[in-house]
Amino acid sequence: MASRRARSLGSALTAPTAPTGLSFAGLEDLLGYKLRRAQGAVHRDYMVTVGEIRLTQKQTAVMWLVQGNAGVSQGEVGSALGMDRATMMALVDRLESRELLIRRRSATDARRRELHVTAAGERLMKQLRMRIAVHESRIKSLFNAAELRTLERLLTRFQSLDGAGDAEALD
Amino acid sequence: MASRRARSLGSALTAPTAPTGLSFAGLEDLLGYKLRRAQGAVHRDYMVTVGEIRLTQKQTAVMWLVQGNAGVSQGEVGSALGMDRATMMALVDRLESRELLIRRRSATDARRRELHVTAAGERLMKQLRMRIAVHESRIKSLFNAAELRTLERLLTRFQSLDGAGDAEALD
DNA sequence: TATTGTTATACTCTATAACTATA
DNA sequence: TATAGTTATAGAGTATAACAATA
Repeated sequence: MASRRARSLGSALTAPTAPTGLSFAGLEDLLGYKLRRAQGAVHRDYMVTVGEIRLTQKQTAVMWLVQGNAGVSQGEVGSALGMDRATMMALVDRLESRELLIRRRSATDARRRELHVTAAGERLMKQLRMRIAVHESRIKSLFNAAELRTLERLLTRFQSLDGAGDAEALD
Repeated sequence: MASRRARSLGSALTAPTAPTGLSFAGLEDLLGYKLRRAQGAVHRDYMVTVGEIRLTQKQTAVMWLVQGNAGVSQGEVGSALGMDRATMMALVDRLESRELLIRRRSATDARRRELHVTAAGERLMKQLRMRIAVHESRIKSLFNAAELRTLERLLTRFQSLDGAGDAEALD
């Protein structure tokens, strides 16, 4: 019921559809709704751009942090991304079953599981980073330099809603 | 592991935690990540503010549109919000089982199901709209008038990623 | 006792595919 | 044939609770 961009990778994404003549009755005036819409559009573009690599934004965030912090514990990554332990478990299970990362028992604290990116994970991340660069330039190209600075500055301000707020969900 | 705001309603939300000393290795420089973080913070605030009313943002969007367009079909709402039919079904099932809206077979096209908000749904939406007003003023108070205008204008621009793009997911 | 990871369970959103009933 | 809704199924994120191993 609508024409849209790159649906060519033929997967999973339902995009907003053509005009419906339906009244939004003020829904579009909510800042929360606008933010959702923006996030939804970006998320779709991300998934299309990532394509057959098939990593969600959240999985990407985990891989990214593990890659940048070899041996980090599940709990550390989880709390940095705002996930509880159970959520993190499920996510790491998936990444481990795809052999993109492994758990290793810590030598100094047997309760901890240190996370490491596998060789396959490194290769995939290398590909993925190129896709992400494409995605990032596309979404950033919607703004000029000054707008982009402003947008990033204003977006960051929402973090104060979280009190201390360290890091947040990528998904 | 962190102090945060209003967790008083005692439910479901994991917030970002305290500093971990973990390297983000550039993750925080991604515009998509910043947008995610912002959306996450707003979503958490939404759920806390909505409290025991227990409607997700997406359920809220559906209720809102049905209220503003009595007799609209499932398909119309779904496409306006970027959900496919199956997703819409599950969502309407939940709302119907809570007796917040009902399906009614269309008199003119027996394939269609017209959606109507029930009296209970109207009452709940009245309460919900007050909560949403609180939530909206809180998140908007993070910005001055000029910033808010700018932010809303820039956020809207992401819609162009969706090509034609009519409406988008509230969740 | 407190912490880390684990498992079990559950709810929501998302999506595909196949099906029914209408048109 | 095409469309609206439906059902079944599945993957993913989220969260709670209870538990084991370790500190």
